[in-house]
Amino acid sequence: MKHWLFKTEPSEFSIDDLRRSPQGTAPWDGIRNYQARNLIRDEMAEGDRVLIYHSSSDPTGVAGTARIARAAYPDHTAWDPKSDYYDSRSKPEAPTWFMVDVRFEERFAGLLTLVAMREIPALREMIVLRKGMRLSVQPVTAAEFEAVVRHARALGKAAGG
DNA sequence: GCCAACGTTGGC
DNA sequence: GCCAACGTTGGC
Repeated sequence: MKHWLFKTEPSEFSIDDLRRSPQGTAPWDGIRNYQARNLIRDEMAEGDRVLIYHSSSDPTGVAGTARIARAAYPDHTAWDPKSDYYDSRSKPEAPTWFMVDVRFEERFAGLLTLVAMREIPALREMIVLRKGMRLSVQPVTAAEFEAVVRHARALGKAAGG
Protein backbone atom coordinates (compact mmCIF):
# COMPACT_ATOMS: atom_id res chain seq x y z
CA MET A 1 0.00 0.00 0.00
CA LYS A 2 1.23 3.48 -0.89
CA HIS A 3 0.76 6.85 0.75
CA TRP A 4 0.04 10.20 -0.87
CA LEU A 5 -0.55 13.86 -0.24
CA PHE A 6 -3.25 15.64 -2.25
CA LYS A 7 -3.37 19.43 -2.31
CA THR A 8 -6.64 21.26 -2.56
CA GLU A 9 -7.67 24.86 -2.12
CA PRO A 10 -10.35 24.71 0.59
CA SER A 11 -12.18 27.65 -1.00
CA GLU A 12 -12.69 25.35 -3.99
CA PHE A 13 -12.99 21.92 -2.38
CA SER A 14 -12.19 21.35 1.29
CA ILE A 15 -12.01 18.21 3.41
CA ASP A 16 -15.49 19.13 4.69
CA ASP A 17 -16.74 19.17 1.11
CA LEU A 18 -15.26 15.69 0.71
CA ARG A 19 -16.90 14.49 3.93
CA ARG A 20 -20.28 15.82 2.77
CA SER A 21 -19.99 14.16 -0.64
CA PRO A 22 -22.18 11.08 -1.28
CA GLN A 23 -20.63 8.16 0.62
CA GLY A 24 -17.87 10.62 1.53
CA THR A 25 -16.46 9.94 -1.90
CA ALA A 26 -15.58 12.31 -4.72
CA PRO A 27 -13.61 12.24 -7.97
CA TRP A 28 -10.30 14.09 -7.78
CA ASP A 29 -10.60 15.70 -11.18
CA GLY A 30 -8.79 18.50 -12.95
CA ILE A 31 -5.19 17.37 -12.50
CA ARG A 32 -3.37 18.76 -15.55
CA ASN A 33 0.29 18.06 -14.92
CA TYR A 34 2.13 15.16 -16.47
CA GLN A 35 4.15 14.18 -13.43
CA ALA A 36 0.99 14.13 -11.32
CA ARG A 37 -0.86 12.28 -14.09
CA ASN A 38 1.77 9.56 -14.14
CA LEU A 39 1.48 9.06 -10.39
CA ILE A 40 -2.31 8.87 -10.64
CA ARG A 41 -2.37 6.56 -13.63
CA ASP A 42 0.55 4.28 -12.81
CA GLU A 43 1.06 4.28 -9.05
CA MET A 44 -2.18 4.80 -7.18
CA ALA A 45 -4.30 1.85 -6.10
CA GLU A 46 -7.59 1.39 -4.31
CA GLY A 47 -6.99 1.44 -0.57
CA ASP A 48 -3.94 3.71 -0.66
CA ARG A 49 -3.93 6.32 2.08
CA VAL A 50 -4.06 10.04 1.37
CA LEU A 51 -3.24 13.15 3.37
CA ILE A 52 -5.59 15.99 2.43
CA TYR A 53 -3.62 19.24 2.36
CA HIS A 54 -5.25 22.66 2.30
CA SER A 55 -3.20 25.04 0.13
CA SER A 56 -3.64 28.75 -0.53
CA SER A 57 -5.44 29.14 2.77
CA ASP A 58 -4.61 30.74 6.10
CA PRO A 59 -3.01 28.76 7.50
CA THR A 60 -2.04 26.03 5.09
CA GLY A 61 -1.62 22.47 6.31
CA VAL A 62 -2.88 18.91 6.45
CA ALA A 63 -6.58 18.79 7.31
CA GLY A 64 -7.19 15.06 7.53
CA THR A 65 -6.95 11.75 5.74
CA ALA A 66 -8.72 9.84 3.00
CA ARG A 67 -8.34 6.68 0.93
CA ILE A 68 -8.15 6.01 -2.76
CA ALA A 69 -11.62 4.58 -3.38
CA ARG A 70 -11.18 3.88 -7.09
CA ALA A 71 -7.99 3.51 -9.10
CA ALA A 72 -7.28 5.66 -12.13
CA TYR A 73 -9.87 6.20 -14.85
CA PRO A 74 -10.11 8.86 -17.56
CA ASP A 75 -10.82 12.40 -16.39
CA HIS A 76 -13.85 13.14 -18.51
CA THR A 77 -13.88 16.82 -17.56
CA ALA A 78 -11.09 17.19 -20.15
CA TRP A 79 -13.65 16.34 -22.85
CA ASP A 80 -16.22 18.93 -21.78
CA PRO A 81 -15.71 22.24 -23.60
CA LYS A 82 -17.69 23.97 -20.87
CA SER A 83 -15.44 22.67 -18.10
CA ASP A 84 -12.66 24.76 -16.58
CA TYR A 85 -10.52 21.67 -17.08
CA TYR A 86 -11.25 21.21 -20.78
CA ASP A 87 -8.25 20.07 -22.83
CA SER A 88 -8.76 19.39 -26.53
CA ARG A 89 -5.75 17.05 -26.61
CA SER A 90 -7.57 14.44 -24.55
CA LYS A 91 -9.95 12.17 -26.44
CA PRO A 92 -12.23 9.42 -25.12
CA GLU A 93 -10.38 6.88 -27.28
CA ALA A 94 -6.99 8.16 -26.06
CA PRO A 95 -7.34 9.95 -22.73
CA THR A 96 -4.55 12.32 -21.72
CA TRP A 97 -5.72 12.92 -18.17
CA PHE A 98 -6.79 10.58 -15.39
CA MET A 99 -8.34 10.82 -11.97
CA VAL A 100 -9.00 8.68 -8.94
CA ASP A 101 -11.91 8.70 -6.51
CA VAL A 102 -11.12 9.65 -2.93
CA ARG A 103 -13.11 8.61 0.15
CA PHE A 104 -13.13 10.67 3.35
CA GLU A 105 -11.59 8.99 6.35
CA GLU A 106 -10.71 11.45 9.12
CA ARG A 107 -10.83 15.18 9.74
CA PHE A 108 -8.28 16.37 12.28
CA ALA A 109 -9.48 18.56 15.15
CA GLY A 110 -7.13 21.22 13.81
CA LEU A 111 -4.86 21.72 10.83
CA LEU A 112 -1.35 20.40 11.17
CA THR A 113 0.11 23.56 9.67
CA LEU A 114 3.00 23.81 7.28
CA VAL A 115 4.81 25.85 9.93
CA ALA A 116 4.32 23.09 12.52
CA MET A 117 5.36 20.42 10.05
CA ARG A 118 8.69 22.17 9.50
CA GLU A 119 9.44 21.67 13.21
CA ILE A 120 8.94 17.89 13.07
CA PRO A 121 12.22 16.02 12.47
CA ALA A 122 10.46 12.99 10.97
CA LEU A 123 9.11 15.21 8.19
CA ARG A 124 12.43 16.81 7.25
CA GLU A 125 12.49 15.12 3.83
CA MET A 126 8.82 15.57 3.06
CA ILE A 127 8.24 16.79 -0.50
CA VAL A 128 5.57 19.33 0.39
CA LEU A 129 8.08 21.16 2.61
CA ARG A 130 10.54 21.70 -0.23
CA LYS A 131 10.81 25.22 -1.54
CA GLY A 132 9.02 25.73 -4.83
CA MET A 133 7.34 22.32 -4.70
CA ARG A 134 4.15 22.73 -6.70
CA LEU A 135 3.22 19.15 -7.51
CA SER A 136 -0.43 18.77 -6.51
CA VAL A 137 -0.32 15.05 -5.78
CA GLN A 138 2.81 13.75 -4.11
CA PRO A 139 4.10 10.48 -2.71
CA VAL A 140 4.78 10.41 1.04
CA THR A 141 6.48 7.64 2.96
CA ALA A 142 4.58 5.46 5.43
CA ALA A 143 6.69 6.93 8.23
CA GLU A 144 5.84 10.49 7.15
CA PHE A 145 2.17 9.62 6.90
CA GLU A 146 2.12 8.13 10.40
CA ALA A 147 4.08 11.05 11.86
CA VAL A 148 1.62 13.55 10.37
CA VAL A 149 -1.36 11.64 11.77
CA ARG A 150 0.24 11.26 15.20
CA HIS A 151 1.13 14.94 15.50
CA ALA A 152 -2.22 16.08 14.15
CA ARG A 153 -4.12 13.97 16.71
CA ALA A 154 -1.90 15.26 19.51
CA LEU A 155 -2.83 18.79 18.44
CA GLY A 156 -6.48 17.92 18.84
CA LYS A 157 -5.92 16.67 22.38
CA ALA A 158 -3.89 19.75 23.29
CA ALA A 159 -6.79 21.89 22.10
CA GLY A 160 -9.13 19.99 24.40
CA GLY A 161 -10.75 17.75 21.81
C1' DG B 1 -0.83 41.55 -3.65
C1' DC B 2 3.88 40.14 -4.43
C1' DC B 3 6.97 37.31 -6.51
C1' DA B 4 10.06 33.04 -6.63
C1' DA B 5 9.89 28.77 -8.59
C1' DC B 6 8.51 25.88 -11.88
C1' DG B 7 6.18 23.69 -16.08
C1' DT B 8 4.79 24.54 -20.73
C1' DT B 9 4.87 26.67 -25.15
C1' DG B 10 6.64 27.98 -29.38
C1' DG B 11 10.11 30.36 -32.41
C1' DC B 12 14.19 29.32 -34.34
C1' DG C 1 16.66 20.45 -29.36
C1' DC C 2 17.52 24.90 -27.18
C1' DC C 3 15.83 28.35 -24.44
C1' DA C 4 13.26 32.82 -23.73
C1' DA C 5 8.75 34.10 -22.78
C1' DC C 6 4.78 33.19 -20.57
C1' DG C 7 1.30 31.40 -17.29
C1' DT C 8 0.44 29.20 -12.95
C1' DT C 9 1.14 27.81 -8.23
C1' DG C 10 1.21 28.80 -3.71
C1' DG C 11 3.74 30.58 0.48
C1' DC C 12 4.31 34.75 2.53
